[in-house]
Amino acid sequence: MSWTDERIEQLRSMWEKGLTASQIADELGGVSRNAVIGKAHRLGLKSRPSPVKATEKMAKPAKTAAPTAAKPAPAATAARPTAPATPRPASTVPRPEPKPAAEAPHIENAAAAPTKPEAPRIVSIGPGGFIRQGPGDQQAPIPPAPPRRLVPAKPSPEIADKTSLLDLNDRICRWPMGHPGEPDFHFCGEAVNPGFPYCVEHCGRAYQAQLPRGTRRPPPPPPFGGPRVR
DNA sequence: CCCTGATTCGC
DNA sequence: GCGAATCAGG
Repeated sequence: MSWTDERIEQLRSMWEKGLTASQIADELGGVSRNAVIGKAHRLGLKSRPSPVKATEKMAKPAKTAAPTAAKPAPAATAARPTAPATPRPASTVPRPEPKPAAEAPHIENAAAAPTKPEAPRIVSIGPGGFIRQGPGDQQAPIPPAPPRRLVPAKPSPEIADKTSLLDLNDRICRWPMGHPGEPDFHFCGEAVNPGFPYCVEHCGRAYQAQLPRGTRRPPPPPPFGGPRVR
């Protein structure tokens, strides 16, 4: 399996949705968890709570080691991106900044500031790797519309009458739209490409995995062009 | 042990 | 660029 544009897009989407590398891997199929992680990194998208990468803070040898004169550069420089390079006239004036940030602004939580209710999201992962949401768990405030644009140009069926499992028959495309378990999961429903379970559009997707070179083509030559890449 | 993601490194 | 091997935390 290679990383086609499509697979990469799926990877991106899932990764951002917070699915684990394993889940992404076996949903994409044909790749290992490591492959997914490796690809994700190469794509630039990374991070996300990793169990092992929390190593960013090192308690200095604060023990007996008295940093009397050893380290002239505390973490002061990086702390202030806003402050440009202040043309500090070479002087003996020590910078007036060392603020022990150990300031804990204890607020009176006496019913004063209920700023963040912060409902604890509870999400479970279904067998297919999809995220299962509770009925009252809709996240309305989250604006980013799902970048999922799987439907190319279907003029007719919007979200209105989706093709459900029960609507499937020999003549309509069975290509799944979305993932099982999601509220909007349905099937393509277009007229099939004769002899195939999918419409022409999706045959292009379903069969683009090429046969090993040298293998002769099956009798029914694909009515669609070559592998399509949108 | 299982899981996780990060990194390395030969291909 | 790819991904198995390895590492390392939970």
